[in-house]
Amino acid sequence: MTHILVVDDDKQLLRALRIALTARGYEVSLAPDGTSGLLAAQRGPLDLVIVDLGLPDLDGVRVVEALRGWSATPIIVLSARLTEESKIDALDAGADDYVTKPFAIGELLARVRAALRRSVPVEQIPIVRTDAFTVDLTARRVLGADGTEIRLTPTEWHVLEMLVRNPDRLITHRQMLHEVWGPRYETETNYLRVHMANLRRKLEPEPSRPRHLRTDPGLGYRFTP
Amino acid sequence: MTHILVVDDDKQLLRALRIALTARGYEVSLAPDGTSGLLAAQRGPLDLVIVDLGLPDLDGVRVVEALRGWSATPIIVLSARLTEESKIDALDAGADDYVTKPFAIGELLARVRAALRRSVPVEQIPIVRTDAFTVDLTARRVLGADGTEIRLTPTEWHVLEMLVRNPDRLITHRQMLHEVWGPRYETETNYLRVHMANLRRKLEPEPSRPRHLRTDPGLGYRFTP
DNA sequence: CCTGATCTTGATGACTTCTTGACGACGTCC
DNA sequence: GGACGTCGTCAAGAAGTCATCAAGATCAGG
Repeated sequence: MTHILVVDDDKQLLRALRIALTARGYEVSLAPDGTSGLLAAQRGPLDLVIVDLGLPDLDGVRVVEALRGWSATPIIVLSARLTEESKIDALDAGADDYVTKPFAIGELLARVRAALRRSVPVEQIPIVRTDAFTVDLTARRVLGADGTEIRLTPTEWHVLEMLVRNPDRLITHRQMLHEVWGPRYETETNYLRVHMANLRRKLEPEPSRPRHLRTDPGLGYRFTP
Repeated sequence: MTHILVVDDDKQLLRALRIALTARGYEVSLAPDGTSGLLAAQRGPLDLVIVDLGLPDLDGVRVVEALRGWSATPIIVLSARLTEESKIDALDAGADDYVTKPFAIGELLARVRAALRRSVPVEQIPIVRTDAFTVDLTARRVLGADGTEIRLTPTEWHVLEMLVRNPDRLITHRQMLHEVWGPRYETETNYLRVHMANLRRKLEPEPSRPRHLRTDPGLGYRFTP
């Protein structure tokens, strides 16, 4: 579910936003000041952050800057300040949007949708991680746990890609042979054995005890992140 | 240079924006109505579009929708309308931001910077450096480690550009042949071998042991900075 | 029309990847 | 407990791909 963090010291507004956002199907976290907001942001991945500029401990601009230090999550800034400078400062610090209080809740929700829509291309990069390796499907690259590149042959990549695109789902011998080698090779399960062995040798910490590239005896193979 | 299209029927505002944006180093195109705005957008690649909602021919929201049909260029909407619905409509149609008239020019500029910053990851990689050579994509130039210019042929440049614009990403033979030579040459992998060899001879310290222009056997080539 | 640069084309050897067959380990079913 | 089938492993030969070179074809500019 889409996860939104709201940082604001106005209890009443916080409650109103929680209700409005939850009603739209967002998962909402709340933080009453900048420090706890940053802590909450570090705890888990967020899809959007809404920050008030007037916080009791930190200036909201500081919060935006801190967040931008390590995260690309979209940020919407709220503020009662009317001066132009504060808007500019916040946007230049890395905020994605700026809403002046008082605002209509419907407008804020529209801006939330716009910000989330924009961030989709960034978020949805197909990268699959396990504790042993990372598969970047767009770059066609596999990195080991230590970040070194692991080189795969064309067939190995094709097999791995098919498994990784269907996490936790069983891929039958037939399906895989059909997709990778073609319709006429659906009985050549030998091929699978050899190439799966090679993949495991390159990717699994203990190739003989595979934890991510698993075998379903008699049926096929399965990737578990 | 960053190219911005402004669509508005208010001549005075148009002039003010042109001056303000040009002064900031942006390249500015102007269009007085929606139709000519869309035409201008189709003519060449844009980095940002600013649209007024109140246009003489089309509603600004229609313009936004039309643009979004084929382009991901960031869009900022201007409007004198105060109703909440119009903002929501515009943002949901695909606009990235919404500014109410009258606005301070400084705020608009900040929002322009914010919108451009967001779109950066897609567009902007003007200069790429490695320890052996530097590629300036805008100037179409390559410099060696000692700063001397390295001359590339048109095809060499086209190939190198495609690789450098996608660092660490695999470019398949097919993709490269399609883009550089055209759809009918997708099987002529010989071409690639010859031109990659030439590029390596010019760019790599040890052409036979390439470190930046790498080959993924059976798949394609890859640039690693 | 000539000249120099650039691109295409073909041939070669080195290398990588794939296929193929054999063998033992494991689990299941009778 | 033994026979059977499936799986993982290994190694060697076959097939394919790549880098490199050089010569012919093509193109642009003078």
